[in-house]
Amino acid sequence: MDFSGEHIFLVEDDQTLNFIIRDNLEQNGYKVTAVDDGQKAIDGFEKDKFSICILDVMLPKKDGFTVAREIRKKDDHVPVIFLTAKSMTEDRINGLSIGGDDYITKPFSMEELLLRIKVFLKRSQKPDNADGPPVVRKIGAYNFYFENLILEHGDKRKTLTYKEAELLKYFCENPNKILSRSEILMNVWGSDDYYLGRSLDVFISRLRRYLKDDPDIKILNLHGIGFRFNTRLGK
Amino acid sequence: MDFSGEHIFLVEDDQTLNFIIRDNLEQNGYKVTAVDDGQKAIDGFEKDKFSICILDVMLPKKDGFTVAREIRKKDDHVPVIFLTAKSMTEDRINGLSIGGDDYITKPFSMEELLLRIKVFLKRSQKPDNADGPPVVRKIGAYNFYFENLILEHGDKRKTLTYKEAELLKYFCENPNKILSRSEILMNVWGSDDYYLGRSLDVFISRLRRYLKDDPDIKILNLHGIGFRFNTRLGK
DNA sequence: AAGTTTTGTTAATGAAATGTTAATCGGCAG
DNA sequence: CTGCCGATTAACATTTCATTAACAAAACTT
Repeated sequence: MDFSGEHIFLVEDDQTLNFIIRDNLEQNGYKVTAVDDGQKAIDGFEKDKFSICILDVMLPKKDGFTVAREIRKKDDHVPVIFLTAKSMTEDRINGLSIGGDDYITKPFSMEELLLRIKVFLKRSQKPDNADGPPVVRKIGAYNFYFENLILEHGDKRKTLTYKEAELLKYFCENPNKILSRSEILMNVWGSDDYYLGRSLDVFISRLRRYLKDDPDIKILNLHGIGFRFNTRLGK
Repeated sequence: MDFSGEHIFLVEDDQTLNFIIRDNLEQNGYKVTAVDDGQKAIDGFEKDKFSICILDVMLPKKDGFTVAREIRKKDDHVPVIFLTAKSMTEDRINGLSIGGDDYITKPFSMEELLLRIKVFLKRSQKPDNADGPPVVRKIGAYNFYFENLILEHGDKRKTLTYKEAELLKYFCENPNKILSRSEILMNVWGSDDYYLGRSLDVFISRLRRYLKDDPDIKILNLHGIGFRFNTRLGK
């Protein structure tokens, strides 16, 4: 797979689940270090460098939050995804999503977790692809430099936010094809709920505004289904 | 993807019925988790991920509505089919159909329930057949791209709604063959009553309009029986 | 032929989805 | 701490679409 260098730290006490997740991650080309309790987690985190951590919240010895705090002491940046039980109260869950961390409720499908991981890793990639020549995507009369977050039309340039650019890139990769809302949300946001859906609408509205100078480019809505990015992409 | 991976959550307190439904669903390749009271339902829903829930309305401990509300708290998306007694007042039943849920009145045939489930699951599948080449159905002079909801004639393109496309697909799958009204309704709508029948007529009328440019295509009515989709389908 | 049921068609309805702009909230740089 | 930025959430407007209604036409019944 594409992220083949990435190293994932997994902390899950349920042996079966631990194995399944680990196996799946490895199938997908990640390097995985897996432990099964909070103390081993804290010790283990010292020994290596990880791109992302997946922590069960319920753990023997030290719970996931404690582990996370320890991890934060050593590394401010590494993203943490908590595995939470569905029964967790909402306010505790809310506490998680602040601080750049995220959570996923059990049970979840492996596909969900993989997408979530992908979205996180993408975010921590270098925003500019440093070395190579800048990649330009031609969208009708526009030039889109994803790495530089620039959308160019004639001599007018607009700097996009990271998420705007992510969404536009996703559309560029799937032109003239119906994308369901949930597909877009899972691939760009990493998860899917009602409010993220409304957020998507806000972004769509903004992209349409940015792209309105070329009448051939259309982000078409298919009611109750999703969107289709109608365009001719230059080579 | 076929339905073999789909996991159904069944909540029914009548032991016999519980068994019958469960058995039938399993015969049809679904994975089933079945419980027999409201409390077990709420607990059980936590532990797994389901594609669809079937809830008896009359349950010991907590009734079906309460269970449904709990389920909604954990998962916005999963479709719920209620099993209701015939004696229920209409307004309570009406309450069900809002919110994307559906109901089926007891007694019902297993066939009915299976169709209903199929229709629901179909809806939640990805609307695009992943990355393969788009499937084109040739209907006389038309090209019909179900996955993209496009009906094409020469250079004229019409974007269909999801249900229009569903119905047209069903006709394409059964060309030159008598289809009873109830057969169509059960397969496309998932249920069959007087008003849905009128709805079908509205859709038929619309499809005829869309297809009127090729005189060889006819949606023929057989009075009191159903319809026949007369056409030559291209390869 | 008159009456009845079924079907065809168009319009009205109402719920849900989407579009849009503004308010909010947290993170972060200064 | 303060002010800015960007994403989310809220609030409200608008659109879409399946259903229902309403009425016309056709097909059967008697």
